[in-house]
Amino acid sequence: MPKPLPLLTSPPPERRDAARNREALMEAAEALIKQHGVRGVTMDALAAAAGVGKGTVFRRFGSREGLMAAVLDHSETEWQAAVMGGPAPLGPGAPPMERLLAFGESRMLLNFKHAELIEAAGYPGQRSLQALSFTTMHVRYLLGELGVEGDLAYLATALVAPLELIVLRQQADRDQISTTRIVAGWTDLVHRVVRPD
Amino acid sequence: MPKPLPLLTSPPPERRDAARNREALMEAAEALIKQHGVRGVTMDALAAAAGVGKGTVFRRFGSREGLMAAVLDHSETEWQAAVMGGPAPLGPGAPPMERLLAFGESRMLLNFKHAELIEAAGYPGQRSLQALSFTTMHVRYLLGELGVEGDLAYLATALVAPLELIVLRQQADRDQISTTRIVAGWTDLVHRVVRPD
DNA sequence: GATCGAAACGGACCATAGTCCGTTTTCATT
DNA sequence: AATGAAAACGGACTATGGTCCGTTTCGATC
Repeated sequence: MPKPLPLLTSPPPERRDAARNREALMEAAEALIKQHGVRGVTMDALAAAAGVGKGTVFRRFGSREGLMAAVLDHSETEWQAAVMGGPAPLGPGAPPMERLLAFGESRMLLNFKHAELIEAAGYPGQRSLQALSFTTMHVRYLLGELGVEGDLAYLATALVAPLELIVLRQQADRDQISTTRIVAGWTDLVHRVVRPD
Repeated sequence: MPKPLPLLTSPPPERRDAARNREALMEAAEALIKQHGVRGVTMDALAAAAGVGKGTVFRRFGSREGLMAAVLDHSETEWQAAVMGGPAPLGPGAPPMERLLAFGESRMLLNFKHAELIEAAGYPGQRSLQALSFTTMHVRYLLGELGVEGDLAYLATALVAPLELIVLRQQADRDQISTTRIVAGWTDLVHRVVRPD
C-alpha cells in the first residue's frame, strides 16, 4: 500500500518532544538574555536552564549565531505586526509616503534597540530569510503605491540598506551624525528616490 | 631636566621587535589564508607559522576578527590606490559621474571578492576606521564635484550602503538579482539622488 | 657600556562553541 | 498493545579563541 504520497516536499511535522524542547529553549534564552545580557549567555547555561542536553541546543539552532537569530526573529514579530496592522502612520491608513517615513524611523530605532542581538546573530547566513525579507517587501509595496517606476526590488533594498545596523553604527559612531539627522537624511533620500522626473 | 615635551599626545613609536613580529605575522597570515582559506587558519597555527607566541598575536590584533580586519585593510590598499591615482574612469581624469559609477561597480566586485575575509572580520567594531571611511569620503567628494546639494555626508553613506556585502548577499542570494542588474540598479539610484529638482 | 623602567614576549592555562555516538523517545503500522 | 525504524536526546569530548603573568628585550639615560 503506498503512503499518502508526499506530492510536494511537505515539511515533515515536528515531533512532540522536539516542539516541547524548542519552546523551552526559546523561553529560557529570552529569560537568560534579559537577566545576563546577550554576552552573558553561554550555550551550556542555556541548555541547563532549559533542562535539555547541549546537543539538543545545537541540533535546533545550529550555532550560537543561529540561536540569536531565532531570538531576534521572534522579538521582531511584534514590530512586524505593528507595521502590517497597527495604528497609522506606521500601520495601514496613512498615505504611502507618510507610512514609508514612519517605517524608516521605526526601523532605525528598532535596529538600535536590538543592536546587541543583531551583532550576536552575525552575518545573516543564519538569520531567517523570513524576517530579512519582510522589510524590503514592505518598502517595495509602498514604492508601488507611490507610483515609483523602475526596478522596485532593487530600490527597496537600496532604501533599506542605510537602515541596517552596520551602517547606522558607522554614521553614529564615526561620522558623529545624530539620530535626528539620520532620520532627516533618510527622509531626503526617500524623496530623491521617489520624486518623478 | 624635562623631556622634549610631548605636547600633543604623540603616538609612541613602535619597538623594533614589535615591528618585526607584526610584519612576520601579516606575511604568515596572508600565506596561510592563501593556502588553507580564511576558515582554515587558526590563531595557534598563525603564531607557530610566524614563529611567535600566541600572546603576541593577540596583543597585536586583539582578536581573530581584528586580525582578519588587518589583513583586509592591507589587501584593500591596492584598490584604494587605484581609486586615488589609477587610470580613469575609476581614477582621476574622468567626469565625476563616470567616476562614481565606475566606483560603484568596482566596489561591488571587490566586496564579492573579499567576501570570506569581510565575514571573518565581523562587525566593524574592530575594522579600521581608516578603510571604512575611505569609500564614503570618496563618494562624498564626488557628490560635491557633481554639485549635489544637501547633507552630503549622509547621502554618501546611503549610496555606499547598498554596496556592502551584507546587502549584496541579500540581493544576490535571496532576491536572485544578477550582478548586472545590481549595477544597473545602483546606477539608477545614483541618478535619482544626484539629479537636480 | 652599565642601569633601569617600560614595553613586548611566549606558552601554559581557561572558557566556551561545536561534535559524536550510544541511548531514549516518538509514532506509524499491525 | 506490541513492534520497529526513524528522529531526537544528552553529555562526555574536542578544538580553538582568548587570558595571564613571569621572563625577555629594547632603548633611553647616565
